[in-house]
Amino acid sequence: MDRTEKLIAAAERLFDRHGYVATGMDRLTQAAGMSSRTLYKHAGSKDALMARVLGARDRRFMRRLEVASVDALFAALADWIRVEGARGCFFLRTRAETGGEVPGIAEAVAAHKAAFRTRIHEVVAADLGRADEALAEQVLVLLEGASHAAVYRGTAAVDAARAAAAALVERARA
Amino acid sequence: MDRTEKLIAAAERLFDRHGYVATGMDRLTQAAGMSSRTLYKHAGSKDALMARVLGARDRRFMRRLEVASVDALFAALADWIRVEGARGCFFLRTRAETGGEVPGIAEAVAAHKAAFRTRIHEVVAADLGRADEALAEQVLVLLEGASHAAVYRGTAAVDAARAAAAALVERARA
DNA sequence: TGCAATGTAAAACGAACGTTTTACATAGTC
DNA sequence: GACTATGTAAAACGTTCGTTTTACATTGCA
Repeated sequence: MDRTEKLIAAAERLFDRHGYVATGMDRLTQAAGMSSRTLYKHAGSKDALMARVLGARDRRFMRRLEVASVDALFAALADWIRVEGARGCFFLRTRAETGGEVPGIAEAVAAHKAAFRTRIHEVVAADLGRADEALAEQVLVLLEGASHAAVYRGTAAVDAARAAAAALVERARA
Repeated sequence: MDRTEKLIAAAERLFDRHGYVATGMDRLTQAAGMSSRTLYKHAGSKDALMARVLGARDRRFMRRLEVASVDALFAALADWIRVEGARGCFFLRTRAETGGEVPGIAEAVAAHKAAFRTRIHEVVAADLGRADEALAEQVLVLLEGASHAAVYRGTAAVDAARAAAAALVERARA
């Protein structure tokens, strides 16, 4: 495992679990097992590190959404939450904490959400055999809702979203 | 307007718009138009102030959800977003920023979400003429999803959630 | 008139922050 | 065997934070 990869993995874990602002650089150096000098040589700054973390998480998350059906989207989310826990969307949380005012971070969040939306439209089209903008938007809302309701409702939120999506897909197919 | 009310209103605005950690006490004193000594006499601490803000927001938000139909829930959310903007659920954001580790804050968030869930179940039962746990959980996910998807999708997210809820209610009624 | 109560303005507190620098160690390369 | 790259450990930088304190003004009531 490369030094930079190790740093980014440790940073993602801490930022995700405790928040961006609440995570100090001393905790990062300790978790990454490197001196602050090395950390800054690799990452440049805390903001730049977070931008890289967002990029890494985007790739990791989007890889999970390479599926062919709407139902598999919710299965993928359930898996993700089972492994990562439910703390709400990391991208939206980060955007909120930085007020949308840190350039690299705001851009990474916007890019992720655009890719997320595109992927959902693709999956809906593949599942249905035709494009359905309205249904895709509903599936997006259900996925976003499941992510956030799971914070206090647990996996029941994902189950409910999954069942709702199944009903809406069935309806669109008829 | 009472001094404390003015303080809480100003604090809610700043915490909501810029985040809890990012909002310093100097900005709060300036926005509330009072000295830091008076602010601390009224609020006790920053954490306690946030707990009070959460209480005030809960009352304000829940008052809007005193409706009789599922569709009216989404109309109320659309109104709220039109006035307040879409930055994601203030309670979940605050909980995330404080890592769920600040007692007064974590409790206020949990209390709000419990009340929120109860209200949704009541409205679903009133609309349907009978209790429907599964539908209520789906409506909750749709409301939560609309709140968060609206951050980057705007009012289209609420429209989509509203249409999805209408379809699910119709289905439950048949 | 005098005494609490309540307020402001501003300095001061110690701690923590992101970041840089100093001083030194360890490898691998010409 | 000196040079360069790359690393650590730790002190130091200047700033900002939440909070407290000092010194003084205003007001309402006995």
